[in-house]
Amino acid sequence: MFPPSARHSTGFVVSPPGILSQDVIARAPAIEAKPRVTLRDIALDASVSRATVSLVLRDVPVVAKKTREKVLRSMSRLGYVYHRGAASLRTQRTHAIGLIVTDITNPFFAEIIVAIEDKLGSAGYVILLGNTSETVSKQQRLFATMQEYPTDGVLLCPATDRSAEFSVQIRNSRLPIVLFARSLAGFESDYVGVDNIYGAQTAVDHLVQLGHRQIAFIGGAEEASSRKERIIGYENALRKHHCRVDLSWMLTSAPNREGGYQSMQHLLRLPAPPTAALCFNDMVAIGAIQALSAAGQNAGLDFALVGFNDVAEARLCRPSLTTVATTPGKIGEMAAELLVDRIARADQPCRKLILRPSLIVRESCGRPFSPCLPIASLNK
Amino acid sequence: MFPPSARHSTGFVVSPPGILSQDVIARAPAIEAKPRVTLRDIALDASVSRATVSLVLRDVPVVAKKTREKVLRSMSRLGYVYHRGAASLRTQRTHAIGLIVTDITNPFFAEIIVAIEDKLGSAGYVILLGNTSETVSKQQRLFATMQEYPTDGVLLCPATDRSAEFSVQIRNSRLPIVLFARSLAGFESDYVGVDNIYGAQTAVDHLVQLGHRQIAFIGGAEEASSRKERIIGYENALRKHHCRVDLSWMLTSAPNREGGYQSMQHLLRLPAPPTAALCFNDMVAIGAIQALSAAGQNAGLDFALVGFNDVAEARLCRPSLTTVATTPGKIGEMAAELLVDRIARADQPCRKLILRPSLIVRESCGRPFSPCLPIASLNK
DNA sequence: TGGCAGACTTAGATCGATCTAAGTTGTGTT
DNA sequence: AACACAACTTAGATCGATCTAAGTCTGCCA
Repeated sequence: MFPPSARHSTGFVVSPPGILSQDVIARAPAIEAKPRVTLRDIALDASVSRATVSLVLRDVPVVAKKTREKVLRSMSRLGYVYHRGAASLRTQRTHAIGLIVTDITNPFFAEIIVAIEDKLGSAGYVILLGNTSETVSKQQRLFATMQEYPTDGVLLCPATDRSAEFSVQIRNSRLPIVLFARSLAGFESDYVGVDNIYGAQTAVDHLVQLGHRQIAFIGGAEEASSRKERIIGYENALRKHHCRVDLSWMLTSAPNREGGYQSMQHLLRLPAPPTAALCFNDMVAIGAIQALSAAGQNAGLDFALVGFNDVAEARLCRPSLTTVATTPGKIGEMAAELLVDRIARADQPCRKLILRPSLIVRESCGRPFSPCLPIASLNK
Repeated sequence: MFPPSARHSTGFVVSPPGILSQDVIARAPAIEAKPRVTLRDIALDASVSRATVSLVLRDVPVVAKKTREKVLRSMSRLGYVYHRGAASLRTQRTHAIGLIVTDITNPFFAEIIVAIEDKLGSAGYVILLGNTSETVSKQQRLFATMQEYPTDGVLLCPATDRSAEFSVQIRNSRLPIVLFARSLAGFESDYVGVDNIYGAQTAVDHLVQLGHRQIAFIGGAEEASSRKERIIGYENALRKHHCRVDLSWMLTSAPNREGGYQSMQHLLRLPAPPTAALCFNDMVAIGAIQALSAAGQNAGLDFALVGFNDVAEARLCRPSLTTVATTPGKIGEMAAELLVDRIARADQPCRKLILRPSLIVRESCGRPFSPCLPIASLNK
């Protein structure tokens, strides 16, 4: 188990916790539920037709300059606010994009979300956010909502790499969909991901070079495609180096700190534990560091750990993490781009972008920490 | 400045970075742009009126059981998908909520977002997410979008505590608005926040008890209400303990790691630097730890640091952070609740919820690290 | 004086649901 | 047989925009 009382485990509380104070301000906010100003109101005010106002609104150049100005004056005088929803009904475009991730609190996804929000925001889209917490049922519910809404398209990181039911659901939806970070078996679509096999191989190569022969793989949900690919790369590398491939050293878990903590605990209880581990992601690795520390061991000295993604914390935890960098911002940006293209042209062929990750060596495998060394001189 | 090349600064790259591979799959996705199935289609198929279908859809109990079943059969046969957008136009309720935060990558906000998504999702709402990056112009743009959409209400953490222009904008919008974490001068609304004054006082009390007399306050944007309140608590406590109150020890910065790094660097360059600092938030504190470490000093030994919020990293960084815990999940949950109430009844008085934070003592002020001590025995 | 092109403008249908007010049944009562 | 009433059902207006196809107006030229 994770240490008791997850949030406050390794500290003690000095002042009494969470007392709630509540002020109720007597004064209610002003309530004049003025009805909305619509095109009809503007039209009446400017003595033109609704159609003309609509033309002005959309900057269609056929409107005479004088009319245009008259309408604009009316709009600002009456305080007109465009109603996208009404327009969407007619145009069949909502300019809303669904974004479904598995865990917002994972900085890997947080960075992806920021990149997507930036890119899509400046393209005039708005983001409907959903968090699945890695559960397929919530994923189905969220997708259904986004389909009903409706959104113009969905960016999705699937919780599982195969689900016949869900595949049928999204295929039938006929919504433009771009998958990212993880793929979905039997569903052909645009995709942005990482060369996980290569990344995992590189990590294992590094561990072997440092002398490790007993190397575990810890964390991540079994059904995540990214994990499967990383396992392949991991096993490939182990075989290449004639290391032991042991199923009991490949542990699944929640892809977060808690999962890493539990997995590491499990490894340490084995009769003959491994000496190193490749972790599904950085959060798992950070959990593993904690478990080692709770067991009186030190990551980097007694046990070597490699993470995945290179989130900001990887640089900041102690020991800092050697990790496979996957540039989440780039993933988000490219995914957004693919979706915008797909929406523009539904019939174009699917594109799959695979970004190549790179290993960042820090402290967690025992290499001495050397912040000031010039990077170039250390590259091989 | 932050260390060069923010992402890869303290490690070195072993494999060549980010090569892009791209596959273009020749096979295009099936393109049968079937027109949407609407109530009219169902009505025709089941030989009833559109009105009846609508009644079935909304589970209005007046419909005869037989009719109801006939309609439901037609719906599933034709693969009907509800169109919220169309319904919204008529009902004037979109069941979409705008959520505007200043920085998604700050775990404090990530945790708030998750809590809000949970709470609102189960209440049948969908979330439109916006990230302001602490800029007022983006905040204005986002708010305008959410107003146009339109959303049923907005949850907002304002980038600045006063902006006449923005206040007018949101007041005129007549949208239900709940502020959280930071308030906005001259704008009366529901609010969920933290007793920042109390929190900062507690933190300074703690530092003074440990023997510190020269205490700085670092990080955060000058205009954030939360920072202003923390500064008040900080100054109050300094005066109470007859410590020096020095404006040059109150530094503003971006409320993130980089801001903390820069601020700490600045402090260390002063002729007579302070010996401790209260940080605007945990991210700033973590940046400060890095700056100390880059200067060859150790947080907790050479310099005492207190953070704010108690995000997950606070427990995990080295040294782990003594910090003022503000329960972000609770803030999000309460904010969501207030907004739902406000939407239900626009005329009720405004409520302001102030959560009381609590100090969590860990390593960053020099107290020895003791993970296994029972919490109860150490409370005062 | 009539015709015609070019420059605008607009009536009315439309998107897909909801909602009101009125309509149609069928049953039981007198 | 007439009537009240409950139990359903429905036509048509409506929400606020867009879009099509047809209109008006002006000026110019034959």
